[in-house]
Amino acid sequence: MSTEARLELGPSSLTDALYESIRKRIVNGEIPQGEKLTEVRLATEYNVARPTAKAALERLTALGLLRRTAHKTAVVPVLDEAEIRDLFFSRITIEKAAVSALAATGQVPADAARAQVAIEYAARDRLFENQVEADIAFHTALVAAVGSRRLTRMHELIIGEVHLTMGQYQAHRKAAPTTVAEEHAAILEAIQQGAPEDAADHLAYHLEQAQGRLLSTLSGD
Amino acid sequence: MSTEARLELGPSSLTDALYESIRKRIVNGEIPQGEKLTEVRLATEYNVARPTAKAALERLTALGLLRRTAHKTAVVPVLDEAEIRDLFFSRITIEKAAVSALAATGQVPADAARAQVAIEYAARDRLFENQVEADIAFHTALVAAVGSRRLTRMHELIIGEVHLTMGQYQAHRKAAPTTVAEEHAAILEAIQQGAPEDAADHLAYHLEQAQGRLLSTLSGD
DNA sequence: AGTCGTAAGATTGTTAGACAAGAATGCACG
DNA sequence: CGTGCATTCTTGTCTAACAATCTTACGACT
Repeated sequence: MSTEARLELGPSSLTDALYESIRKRIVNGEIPQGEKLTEVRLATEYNVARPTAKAALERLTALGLLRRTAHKTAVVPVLDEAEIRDLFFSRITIEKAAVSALAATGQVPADAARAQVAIEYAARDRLFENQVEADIAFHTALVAAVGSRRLTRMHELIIGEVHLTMGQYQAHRKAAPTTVAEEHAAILEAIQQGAPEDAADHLAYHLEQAQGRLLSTLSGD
Repeated sequence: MSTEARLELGPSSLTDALYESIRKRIVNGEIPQGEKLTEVRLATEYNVARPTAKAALERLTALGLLRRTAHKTAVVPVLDEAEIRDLFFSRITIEKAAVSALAATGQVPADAARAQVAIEYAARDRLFENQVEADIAFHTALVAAVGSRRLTRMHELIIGEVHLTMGQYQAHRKAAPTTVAEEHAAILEAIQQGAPEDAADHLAYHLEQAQGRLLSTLSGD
């Protein structure tokens, strides 16, 4: 890790930029599971004040990307099997509601279709990190297209940990590249046909497969 | 509002205590919709430093109990009809998943049963505020009993705004006291009988009724 | 008189430095 | 070899201050 990381100041807030920078490094696996992040370390590395680092850490903690209790140093969490099951139970709850609502309208969200294409490109070129990003983008697009601010916020609470886990374990390396794309296509097709039940079923199947891939990476391998 | 409010220091953190105190005042309607809360005002009223007040405001904002954008002062939000519908759509999604899971086990959570009794007492004595608290406790107990940390956290993100809206509009004054209790009882019965579908249906019906009461309070009255 | 722009005030964002309290670590002693 | 205490690290909170942004009101110009 370099002694000073540079922050893009696109967002007007310094805290936002710091939060985003750390977030990316965690979900991409640059900061490994179990790593400790102290306030002063981040503050000196990024050249910001300690309260700023503190604020960023608190936001990340709220999203489950860090674990932190009073007077103790924040660490990148290691999700065990039980937690991964809990994570996917919650994820399936949200995304099922999303695809059902979308199927009720029959409209396939354009962003999801775009992400689907990006997945295929990434899989063809063996760009695993892009593949993870595009997969997250696909599911995020589905939820966002419902237009429910609160459903979207609940999903953000979940998808961060999913991203973290996929990034750390790089589970996509195990999936036949075409498998994920096919499962996604089945979901989109059901949405287009206006079949809420089918869409929900295809989604649940897809996420159970994804969970299985993560768990097998966790135990065996 | 008194010039100085006292904080209970049960939680070891000052920020926690401040957060809890403000949260209660918002959801009980003591601080009305649209009211502005500046950092310095809270800091002087509670006799804490501005950064402490800032941290508490940020937490409340994360839960939807305050609205805040960069460089602007936080205000207690006013939920319009569209937002209340969105709120209940999200709420039904979570709570349906919860009662379905509970029905799969056939175990009626003890806390929910206790809250049910509390509702009856509060209704008998015409203690409207207690009635709201007990109603929130009932639904929270249902979700908590599932034992999913993430489902619980998503529910927290939702129930705060529900509490806020009920507290501000005092919608329970419109409900025949026994109606709510009966609808709750139907949910618990379906859980005990191990009927996930029925439990989900009873829950959806109950929440749609509750939404209707809120919306009618909003428009007419 | 009405409207627009500018200046003053208010509020938040960020920083620095400091002290207290809780947690973790290692060393000395039994 | 294990236990207990002291040191050290880290976080929680505070005070003080300056910069950046937003709001408001006043004044000038049309």
